[in-house]
Amino acid sequence: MANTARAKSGLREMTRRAVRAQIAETAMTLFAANGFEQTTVDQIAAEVGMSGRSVFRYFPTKEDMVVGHMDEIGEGLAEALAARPLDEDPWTALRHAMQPHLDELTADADTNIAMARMLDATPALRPSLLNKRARWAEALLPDTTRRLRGPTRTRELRARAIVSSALACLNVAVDEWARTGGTKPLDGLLDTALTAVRS
Amino acid sequence: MANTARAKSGLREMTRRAVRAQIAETAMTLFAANGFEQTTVDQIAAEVGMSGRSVFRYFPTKEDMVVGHMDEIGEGLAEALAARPLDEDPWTALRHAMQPHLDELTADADTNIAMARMLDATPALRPSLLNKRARWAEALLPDTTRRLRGPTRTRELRARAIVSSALACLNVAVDEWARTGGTKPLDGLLDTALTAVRS
DNA sequence: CCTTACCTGTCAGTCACTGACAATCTCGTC
DNA sequence: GACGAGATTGTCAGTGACTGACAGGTAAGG
Repeated sequence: MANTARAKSGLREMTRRAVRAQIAETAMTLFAANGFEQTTVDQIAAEVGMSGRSVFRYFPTKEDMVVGHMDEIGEGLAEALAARPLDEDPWTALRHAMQPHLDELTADADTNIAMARMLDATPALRPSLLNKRARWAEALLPDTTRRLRGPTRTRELRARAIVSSALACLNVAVDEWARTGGTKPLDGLLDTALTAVRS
Repeated sequence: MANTARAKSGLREMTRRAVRAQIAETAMTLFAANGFEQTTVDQIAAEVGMSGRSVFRYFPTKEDMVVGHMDEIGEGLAEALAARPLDEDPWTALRHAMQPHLDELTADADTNIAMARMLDATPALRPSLLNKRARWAEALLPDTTRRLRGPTRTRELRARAIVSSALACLNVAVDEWARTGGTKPLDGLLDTALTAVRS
C-alpha cells in the first residue's frame, strides 16, 4: 500500500490492459460486420467470454470501445507541442506537433481509414468523436497560451480560437484523407487547410 | 392528400408547434431546477399533462428538448450568408452573416446565458451540442465554396477548413461571453478570436 | 352522417448502464 | 505452504431512454 503512485502490481495492470484491448478489438470486428447499434454489449461480452456486466468494468460506455484510445492521442499532441522550442509561434508549433500523429495515421493507413469510415457511417458515434476531439483542445491550451504575445486580458481567448481552428483543420484534413481512401498525402491536405485559413 | 408540399391543414401544424414549444419550455425549467440527468422524461410529461410516450412523438430524444431549436439557427446563418454580396471574401461574409445571430443572443442575454451555463455544467449534453454546431458547417459550406478562388481541386477542402475555423471562433466567443456573464460585448469577443486566427 | 387521417394513452419490450452482494482469484507476507 | 487483503468476476435486480403495436378519441372533408 506504500507506493500509491505508480508501477502498481505490474501484472495486474498488464492483464487489464490486455483484456481492454481484446474487448475493443472484438467489438470493432462485430461493429464492422453488423453495425454499431445492431451489436449489443452482451454479444461482445459473449464473444470475449465474460459477462456483460464485466465489460462495463473496462469501458464506461459502449462508445468508448471505439473512441477510448483517443484520449492518448490528445496527450501525445500535448507532449509533442511541449517539446517544440518556446520561441516558435503557435501555428508552426501546432503544425509540427501534429506531425507524429499524421505519421501514426499513415503508418496504419488501412486500419485507420476503415475506422474513420465506420465513424462516418455511424451517426450515433459522431457526438462522442467530436467530444473527444474537443478535449484535445483542453490539453493543447496551456502551452499555446504561453506562446502568445499582446494583451494578457485576451490571451486565453485568442489561444482557444487558434487551437480550435488548428484542430478543425486537422479534422477536415483527416476526413478528406479517409474519404479519398488515402490517395492524397495527409501532410499536404493539412497544409492546404491551414494555409487556406491563415491567408 | 393533393398538396403534399406545404400549408398542411395550418391548424394542425400550429398546435403541433405550440405543444412542442410548451414541452421544451417546461423541460428547460425542470432541467434548470433539478438538473438534466436527474429529470426523467415522465416527469416532464406529467408536468405538461401528457403521457411519456407522447413526448417522444414531438422530440426524437430527450436531448433535443434542449438543442432542438439549433437547426433553425444554422439555417438562419446560411440565409444570412447567402444574402451577402458574392464578391465578398469568405471571412468577411461569414463574419457579417453571424451578426444577426449575435444580436439574437444579446437580445435575450439572460435566457441564453442561463442556457449556455446549463450546457456547460451538463457533460451529457456537450456531445449533442457539438453535433448540432457541426451541422451548421454543412449548411454554410456551399456558399463559402462559391466565394473561393484558386485551384478547383482543393476548393471544397479549403472551404471546409475556413467554415470550421470560423465556427470554432464563434463557439469560443460565445462560451467566453456566457462564462463572463455577458460582461464583455459579444461582437468584440468574436472579432478578437477571428483576428487572432488570421494574424 | 360517415369516412379518413391524425393524435393520444396504454402495454410490453429492448438495451445501455448501475448498484449490491457473494464467490473467486492474485499477490505479498509470514 | 498457508493466510489475509485487495482486486476481479458473475449474478441479480433495478432505472430510464426509447420503440413498436394496438385501440379509442377527435377533427377535417365530402
